[in-house]
Amino acid sequence: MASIKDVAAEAGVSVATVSRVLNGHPSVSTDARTRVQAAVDALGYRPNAVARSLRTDQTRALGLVISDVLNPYFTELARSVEEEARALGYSVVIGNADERPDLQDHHVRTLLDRRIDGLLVSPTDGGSPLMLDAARAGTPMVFVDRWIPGVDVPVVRSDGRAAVRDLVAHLHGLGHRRLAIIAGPAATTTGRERVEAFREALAAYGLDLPDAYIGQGDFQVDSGRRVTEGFLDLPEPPQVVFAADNLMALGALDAVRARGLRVPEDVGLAAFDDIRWFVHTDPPITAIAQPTGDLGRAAVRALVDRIEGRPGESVTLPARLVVRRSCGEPAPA
Amino acid sequence: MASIKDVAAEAGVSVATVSRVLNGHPSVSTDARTRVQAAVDALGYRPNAVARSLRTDQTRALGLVISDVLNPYFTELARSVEEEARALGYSVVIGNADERPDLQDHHVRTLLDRRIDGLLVSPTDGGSPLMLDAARAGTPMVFVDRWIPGVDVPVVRSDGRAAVRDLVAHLHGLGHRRLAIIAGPAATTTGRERVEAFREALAAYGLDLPDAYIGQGDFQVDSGRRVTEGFLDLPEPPQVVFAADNLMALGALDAVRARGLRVPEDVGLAAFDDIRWFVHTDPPITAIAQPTGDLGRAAVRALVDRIEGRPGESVTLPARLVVRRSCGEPAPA
DNA sequence: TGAGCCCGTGGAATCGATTACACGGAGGAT
DNA sequence: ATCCTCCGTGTAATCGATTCCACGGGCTCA
Repeated sequence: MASIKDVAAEAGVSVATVSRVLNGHPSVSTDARTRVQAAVDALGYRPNAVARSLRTDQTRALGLVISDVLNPYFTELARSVEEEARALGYSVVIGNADERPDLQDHHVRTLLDRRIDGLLVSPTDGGSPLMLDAARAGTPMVFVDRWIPGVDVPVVRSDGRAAVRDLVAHLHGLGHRRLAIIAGPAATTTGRERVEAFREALAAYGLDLPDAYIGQGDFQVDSGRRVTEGFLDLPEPPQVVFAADNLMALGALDAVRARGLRVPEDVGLAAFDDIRWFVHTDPPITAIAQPTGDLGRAAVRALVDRIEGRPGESVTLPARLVVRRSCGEPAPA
Repeated sequence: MASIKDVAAEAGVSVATVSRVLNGHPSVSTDARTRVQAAVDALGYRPNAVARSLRTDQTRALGLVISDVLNPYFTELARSVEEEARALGYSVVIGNADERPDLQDHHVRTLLDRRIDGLLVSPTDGGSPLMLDAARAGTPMVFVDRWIPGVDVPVVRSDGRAAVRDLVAHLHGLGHRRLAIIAGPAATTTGRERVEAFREALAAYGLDLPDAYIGQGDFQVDSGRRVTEGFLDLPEPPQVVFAADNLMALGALDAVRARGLRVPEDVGLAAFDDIRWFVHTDPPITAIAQPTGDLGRAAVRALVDRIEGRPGESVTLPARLVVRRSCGEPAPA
C-alpha cells in the first residue's frame, strides 16, 4: 500500500508538502498542490489512519459499550449513535457486553488500548475499578440510558416516572389492583429506578407492591419467563405483569402462553421500551416508549463536546406511554 | 498515559527489555521480568495499540459491514461474529450500511483507512469499484450471507433452496395455488436467489409465478407494506405472500392489518429469516430459519484463515422451514 | 589458559504520518 | 542599494511500540 513517501516521490516534492496538501494547509503553491493531487490519484493513495493517530494522539473514533446487541432498544440506540457520530466525523466501535460485567470490562479495556477519543457506556453494573479509573483519569466519557451514581460523567437518559404513573393510572382505570413487576438487575440504575417509579405510582393509588410481586430479572428473555412462572404459581397471582424491558416481556409472553393462559384475559402485560414488533404481537403490547434516537444523538453530542474541550451536558428526556391491548380493552379513543 | 519509556525508567531497564517481557519473549532474566512486571503494575501501564499496529502492520481488528443493524437477522449475525472474533483474539468494528451503497462504501473506505486486518461484508449491491479493488489488491475479505459473483472471495452463506421447496410443498398441501413473493433488491444475490428458488419450487408443482405476483422490495419495512398493498389491489390477489426477509414481512403484516383483513384467513404470510418475535406475532409466522450463529462463526474462521495465510474456505449451510400458523392450520403433528 | 558459544541486554532503526524550524528567494519600503 | 518580511518548501524530530544487531560476561571444552 502506497505511503506518503511514495506520493512525495511521484509528485517530486517532500513529504511535508504532501501532508500540507492533504490537510488543506494554506501555504502550498497551486503548482505543488496539483502535482500532489495527481500523484495521490495515480497511486490511489489513502492516508494511514494508524500513523496519523499515533502522531496526533487522536483516533476520531468513539467507543460504544452496549448492554446487549440482541435487545432492539440498544440496537436502535447504536444506530442513532453511529449516525450522529458519522455526521460529526467520528467512527464508532461497538462492544457488546451481553449484560456481563466481565465482558463489559473486556471491551472497555480494548477500546482504551485502541485509544478511542471517547467512551459511551450503558453500564451493566455499578462500575468496575477499570471504568471508574478511566473516568477519573479524564477519558472523555458519557453514560447513556444507565449510569453510575457518584461519578462525574454526563448522563443522557430518559425519565420514565411520568410514563409509569400514566401506566398505573391506565391499569387502575381498567380495574386492575394486583400489579407485579419483573425488575432488572439491582446493580443497574434502570433496574432499580423502574421498580421505584412503579412503587411510587402504585402508592398514589393506595396500592401496595408486596415482595412477592417483585421478581428479580436480568433484562434477558429467560429471566422474564422464570419470574412470570413464579408469579403464576402464587396463590393469588397478579392481574398484570409489568416487565422492565422488552426482552423480559417476551419471556413473560412465553410463560403465559406455555400455561395455556391468555393475555390480557387471564393476565395483563406491559413493558418498558417500545419496539416495532409490539404492534403485531398477540395481543399488541402496551409499552413505555423512550425517545431512543434522540437519546443516542444527544449522547454523541455530549461526548464530542467533552472531547473537543466543551462542557458536555447531561440530558434527560421524557418517555411516554403507548397504550395497546395487552392489559385489557383501552378506553375508546 | 504512561508509555513504554516510563515503564523502562521505572524498572531500570531499556525499552527493548520491557517490550520483550510484554510479548513473552523467552530471553529475559527472571529478575528483569519481575522488575518490569512491578513497574507495569505500579504505573497501570497498558500498551498503546495504535503504536503497536503501526510497527507490526496488524491491528487485530476485523471490519464488518452489515446491510442493516435494525434487521434482527443481521444483529444476530453481528453478535456471533464478535463472539468468534473475540475468541480468536480479534476485535470487530461494525459499519451499518442501511442497505445504501454509498454508506457501504463510506464504511469500507474508513475501515480500510484504519487498516483493519480483514473485512467481512454482506454487500448491498453489485460491488463498488472501491470494494472490488480492495479484494483484488489482496485485502483479506469474506462475504457473508450475500456475495458478489465473479470476485475471488470466499462466501459463507445459507442455501434456502430446499427450505423454499418445503415451504411451497407446505403451501400447496394447504390448498394454496396463488403464491406471491416480495423480492429483495435485484442487485443483491439473496434478492435474486430467493425469487429463483421460489419460482423453481412452484414450477415443480406446475404453478406459475406471474410478474404481477413478484413485488420489488428493498428489504425494508416500508417496501413490504407498499408491495403488499399492491398485491391486495389486484383483481385476483394472491392467497399467500412470501416476504424475502423479516422486515418486509412486518410491513406486509401492517398492510394486511390496515385493510382490516386477517392472516391467515384472508391472506397467508411467510418470511425468509426466522426471528424470535415470530413466535408471538398474531398469528405466529411461518418462516425459513438460517443457522445464523453458525454462519457468523464460519465467516470469521474463514476470514482469520485468510489473514493468517491459510486458504479460507467458502461454506454453505442449509436453511430449514419452521411451520407456524400464518399460512393456515398446519398438518397435525 | 584461550577459543568459542550462548544468554541477557541495550542502542538504534523503523513503521507513516505531522509539524517546528530553518532557509532561500521575491518583493516592498526606505 | 539595503534591509525586512513573507511565502513556499524541505529537513528532521517526534509519537510508542518492535526488532535487528552488537556487545559483554560467564560458561564449556580442548
